[in-house]
Amino acid sequence: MLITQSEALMSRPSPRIDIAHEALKQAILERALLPGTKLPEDEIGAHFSMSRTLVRAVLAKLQSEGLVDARPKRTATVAQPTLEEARDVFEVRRALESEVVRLVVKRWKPAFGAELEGLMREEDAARLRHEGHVAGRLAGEFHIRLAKLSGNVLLERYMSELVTRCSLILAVYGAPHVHDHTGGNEHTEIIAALRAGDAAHATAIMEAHMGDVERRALRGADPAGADALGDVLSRYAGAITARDTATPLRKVAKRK
Amino acid sequence: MLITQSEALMSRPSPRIDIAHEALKQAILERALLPGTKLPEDEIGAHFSMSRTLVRAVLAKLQSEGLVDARPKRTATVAQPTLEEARDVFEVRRALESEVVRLVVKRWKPAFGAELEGLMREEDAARLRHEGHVAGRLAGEFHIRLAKLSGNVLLERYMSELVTRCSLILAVYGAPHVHDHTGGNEHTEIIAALRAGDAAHATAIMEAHMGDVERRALRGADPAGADALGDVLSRYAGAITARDTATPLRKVAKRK
DNA sequence: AATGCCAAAACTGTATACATGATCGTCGAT
DNA sequence: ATCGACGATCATGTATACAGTTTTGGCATT
Repeated sequence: MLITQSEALMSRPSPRIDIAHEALKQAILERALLPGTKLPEDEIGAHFSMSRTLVRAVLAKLQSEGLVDARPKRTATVAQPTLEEARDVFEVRRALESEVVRLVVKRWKPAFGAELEGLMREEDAARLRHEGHVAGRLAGEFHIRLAKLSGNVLLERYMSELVTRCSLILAVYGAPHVHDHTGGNEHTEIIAALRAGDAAHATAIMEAHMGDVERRALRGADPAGADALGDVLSRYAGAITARDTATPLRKVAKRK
Repeated sequence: MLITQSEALMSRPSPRIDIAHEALKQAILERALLPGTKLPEDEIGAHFSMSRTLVRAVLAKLQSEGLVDARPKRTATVAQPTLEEARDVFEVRRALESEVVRLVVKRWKPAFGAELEGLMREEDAARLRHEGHVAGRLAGEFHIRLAKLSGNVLLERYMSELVTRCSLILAVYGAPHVHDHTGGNEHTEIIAALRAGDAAHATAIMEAHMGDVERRALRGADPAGADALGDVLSRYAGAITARDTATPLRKVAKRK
């Protein structure tokens, strides 16, 4: 249930590559590895006992997902999405979420409702246990599952990537305990709207939800009209903090 | 102008990798390499005088773009998109093209019109010269350029990938000379609609255009209600043709 | 104390080697 | 003549070596 079963079939995934990929992904999304942290191929390889060849493949994949920055001849680092990039991601996501809703309404079956509700309840349970990371992951799962119900495999793949990117943005810009909000789960309304079968209304609900998520994610970051300089400086501050923290991965590395 | 300048900045692109990537991409899209053709790492490496290490990176990239199929322990092949996959691609593309139009209308500047018209005229010129491949490429360029005008870098990236995938679909399912149609360029109407500034109308035009493109691309392929078997068989026919044609790449290889 | 410079250390870029698993043709049995 | 098993060949999976570039830390200079 933790592994993305979709990828297991396609792609060129030696299992070992997937393990490292998933582990790093988790670590980054849970902020165990802060943005800017260096990710040297040797060290990662040592941890997962694989050669640089494989590590390289892992990093390439993470880069294509936007989780790591990698410029030629330079050590890869955990990505630090720009505010602008963040807004771009949400913009695309909003568009595709709408499309998902339209398609799901069109092919709606009662079983869908049960499936989504089950997932939602898991999320709520995790939140009650104050397991923020788990709740966050499940919230993402919900949207990916919804995309799968659209019946469009490519759409599911894209949504999956977008959700991941959003999670990183949330980790970078969001308040520390974003996932611990009390009050009703917003996904309830989405399910209700889907059941109602009114496509226009359902997309409206989804757009509203996306608005909430984005607002929550970018809270604290300058609201709208910030100048480029302030943006740059604040990002550098983050980078320095992360960089000072230590030589890359060391915490994990020398756990002896 | 032939190189996608967007990728030059990001990613992890040793120039040599990009060269091979671009070459293979072109070859596949122009049907110089037919779907199903095997792409052994050794042979490709020999052609571009690079080691399998680099070839592997190239193939991985092509795979992520949907241009090659690569299953573990099996020689990679030129992709043969399913009809279902094809429809998925167009579905996602339609959704994102609409979003692009909305955004471009919102940030419209007169210079945009000139830029798009220039590109369009190049396309027409190529078509008059009966250079189908060039015209096709430029038609794709048009949509990518439009996406760039949206100001959303991620959206541009996605659109770029979707256009590529559509080109492959066109190459596989479309009639041999799809790009040689006479009569007005449909892109004219799009530009006009954008100039008018009416978002709703402009998206409607774009949707219509996408409908046309999809219809043109999937013409000949069973129109709607085909059973899976017929689908499979027709695809096998194509595959066998391609496979018989020769040992992989040979045409390109021994062009002496 | 701050600035620049240089050598050592740290990493990446790429090729190559070796092991293992697929593929294809041939040969024997039915 | 067809079908099925077996081995040679081909191609991939992964590790490792070596070359070249960037980064780092210290030392001399201002």
